[in-house]
Amino acid sequence: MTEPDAKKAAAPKAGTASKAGAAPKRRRADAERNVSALLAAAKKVFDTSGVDAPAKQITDLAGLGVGTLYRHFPLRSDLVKAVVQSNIDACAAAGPRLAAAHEPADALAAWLRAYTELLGTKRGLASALHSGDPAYEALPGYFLDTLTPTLTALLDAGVAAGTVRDDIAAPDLIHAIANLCLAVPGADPDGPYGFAHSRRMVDLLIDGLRTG
Amino acid sequence: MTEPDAKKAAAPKAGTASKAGAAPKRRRADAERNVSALLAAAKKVFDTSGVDAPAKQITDLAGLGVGTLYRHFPLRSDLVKAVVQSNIDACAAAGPRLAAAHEPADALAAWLRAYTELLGTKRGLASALHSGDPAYEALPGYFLDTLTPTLTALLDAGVAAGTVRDDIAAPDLIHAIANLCLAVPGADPDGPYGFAHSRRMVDLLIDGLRTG
DNA sequence: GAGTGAAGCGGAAACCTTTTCCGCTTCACT
DNA sequence: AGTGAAGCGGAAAAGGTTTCCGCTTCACTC
Repeated sequence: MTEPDAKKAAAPKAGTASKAGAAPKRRRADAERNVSALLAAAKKVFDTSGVDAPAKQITDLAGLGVGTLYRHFPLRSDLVKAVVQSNIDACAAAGPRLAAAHEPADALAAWLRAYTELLGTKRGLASALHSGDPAYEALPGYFLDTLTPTLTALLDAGVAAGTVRDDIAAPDLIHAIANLCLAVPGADPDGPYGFAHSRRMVDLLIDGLRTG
Repeated sequence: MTEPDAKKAAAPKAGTASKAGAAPKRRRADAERNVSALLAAAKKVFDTSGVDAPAKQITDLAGLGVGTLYRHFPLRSDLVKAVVQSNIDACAAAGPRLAAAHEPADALAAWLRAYTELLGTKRGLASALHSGDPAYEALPGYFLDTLTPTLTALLDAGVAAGTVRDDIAAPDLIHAIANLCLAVPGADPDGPYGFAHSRRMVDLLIDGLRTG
């Protein structure tokens, strides 16, 4: 959901297209397919080879030419941004699903762990965020804007059920966990300050969230 | 070149300078001078143009050829590493100087602020640490190893003078401040979660360190 | 001082990626 | 089928890093 595509463009004829705001420009079906393929390939390649993997690797995996990549993502950072946003979106989407499947407090815990996992496993993506590149400046905001509603819903459900304390705000939690996962940069992921450590701290935090 | 040979070689022969059975390899004076020039130039260029600045910019500023750069720093990451270490060393060296010039508690506060400044201003360097590149894996350890003794001395002096609480360990403080300075990646440095915010949090922490 | 072996230097060239460009293909709509 | 534009592939340009090697300069000896 990172594309400005208005699914099912409502204006089939709309002769007066050149009107205020959004352009009713339709995208060709193959182009849309290619963008998805590129995004999927990039996600896979970033996971296995890091965010600095050559573009060629991605286009090869997607079975497309480099030109196609750069048509849809003019700057390399655009691709990274799209992948990050897609990850965030997926994380946000998991909220309602978990809420439907578990007790409120459990759903909350599960979601926070998923969020932790996202931050902890996409090391390359996280580092891109920290690169200082102006291209990524908007991402933290997107992060917060997208996840806050989801987390707020989970928290509220827990509070309503009386199993989650009511004095914690979603953005604070999002920040706190992000900080915990960033703890020590180059540390061994399984070492004293690595990802395992972060996970433990988050579990602690989750326990603290429950009432009783 | 173009440098006035200010000094003459000191050690004629018999490498008595060798320590711990290391190889008595002598380095040519001009080479040593060039390494310093390169390091100074890199520091300046990294500050103004970021860690991704082209190598040419650095060698031009140093008045040397690219070949010379790559002779001394075979990988780009070697240069970054060297600059970071040099920054850390400078920070550590400031400890005794501050201790001699101020009351123990004030010296401690001043040093912690300098440390904060180091973390907060060298954005590019910090991001390099977070890049996940294996080349930088050893740096956090160097960080801790180099700064811990300095900070421990400052803390101890304060404790001895009775003006600093005695239940805080140096490494914990180093970690805590590092975390505070990393708060939110792409945020505006002067915004709600930017560097100014980090500085405020650190000041709070410093106040908490004093007794009474 | 000159002589000499080797460390060190400069910068062109090789090598890689990213980004641009453009002729050809494919789609969407008649 | 016909048509015009969106979209595609991949070669080439642009830009950066790393290697290579002939020449220079140093350190040290006689």
